[in-house]
Amino acid sequence: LQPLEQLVERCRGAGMRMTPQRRAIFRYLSGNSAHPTAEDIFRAVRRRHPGLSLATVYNTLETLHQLGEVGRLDVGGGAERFDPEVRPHHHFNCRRCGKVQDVFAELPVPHLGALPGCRVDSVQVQLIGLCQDCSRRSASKKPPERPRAPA
Amino acid sequence: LQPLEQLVERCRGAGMRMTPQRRAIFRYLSGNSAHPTAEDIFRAVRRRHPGLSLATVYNTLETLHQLGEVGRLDVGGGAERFDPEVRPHHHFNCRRCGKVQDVFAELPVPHLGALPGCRVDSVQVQLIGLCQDCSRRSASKKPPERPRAPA
DNA sequence: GTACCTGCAAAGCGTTTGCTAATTC
DNA sequence: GAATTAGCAAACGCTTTGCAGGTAC
Repeated sequence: LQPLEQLVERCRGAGMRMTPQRRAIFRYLSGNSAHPTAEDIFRAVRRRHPGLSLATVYNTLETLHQLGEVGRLDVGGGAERFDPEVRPHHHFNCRRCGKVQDVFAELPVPHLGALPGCRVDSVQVQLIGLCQDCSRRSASKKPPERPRAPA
Repeated sequence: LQPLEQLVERCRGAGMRMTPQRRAIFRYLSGNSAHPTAEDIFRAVRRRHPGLSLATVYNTLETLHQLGEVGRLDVGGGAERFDPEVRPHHHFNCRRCGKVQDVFAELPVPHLGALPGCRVDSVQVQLIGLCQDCSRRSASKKPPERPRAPA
């Protein structure tokens, strides 16, 4: 996701109108590395825009995705997550608290000899484990901050 | 997934009962590398067991998963997929026809210096591109065999 | 003024659950 | 005979859609 100013320009250039709701969603996403779900965004933005509807959130996210300004991310647990970071990267998913972190480590593209005739466009890597907080907390057995859905 | 005989033994050993429905689901999964959804399994097995219900399919799959006999796989597109292949491997997902293939190529585990304090348990890699059939068919522009859900 | 957009509600899809009757052991 | 399991249906969570009125341009 670009900085707000440039993003607004880009959207206008793409023919879309700048409503307060969209601007608020843009602002919420900007620099947000928590990989929020549509529901997360909805709840947060609604605090300042009480009339906001979830459908608008989905619409806006879909548009931003088509513009290539946000990534969509499915780490299981039901809801899709949205990621303003569009540079190529991977994700670390904590299986205890459900938190998702960006991972910018370089990953060599796999040996493709195993896939004769296929054309590989992209590689998505998901690391699963315990995040810093949770692996530290393991000893004291405190409950998770945001438990991941059971499946 | 183990061969049928051993699997039945294993399940009995784990205290579960061997109903015809379960046996049929086992047989359908055995050696099935198409990564079927619960619905796929349901439709196929119901042909021989007309009374079968979708809930039973989910129950059986959940049990098999807990026994470590099938993997669960979420490549987007809505439905979860089930994979009788439990050896460590990765997946290639065709973005045109939605087909999912197993990839046994060795993939180097990413450099974990970028995640200080985290404990990484497993790595899931998903390759996205065009499968053999679809990249061959690209020229002739035939419709996809099983279009992937739009998101 | 016009096209796009919002909000609402309802539908859609995949999945889970509660209950009763049937079955496996 | 006892406890697990199947089937059914209804509920659930996330997402999409149809249509009204409202709003940015």
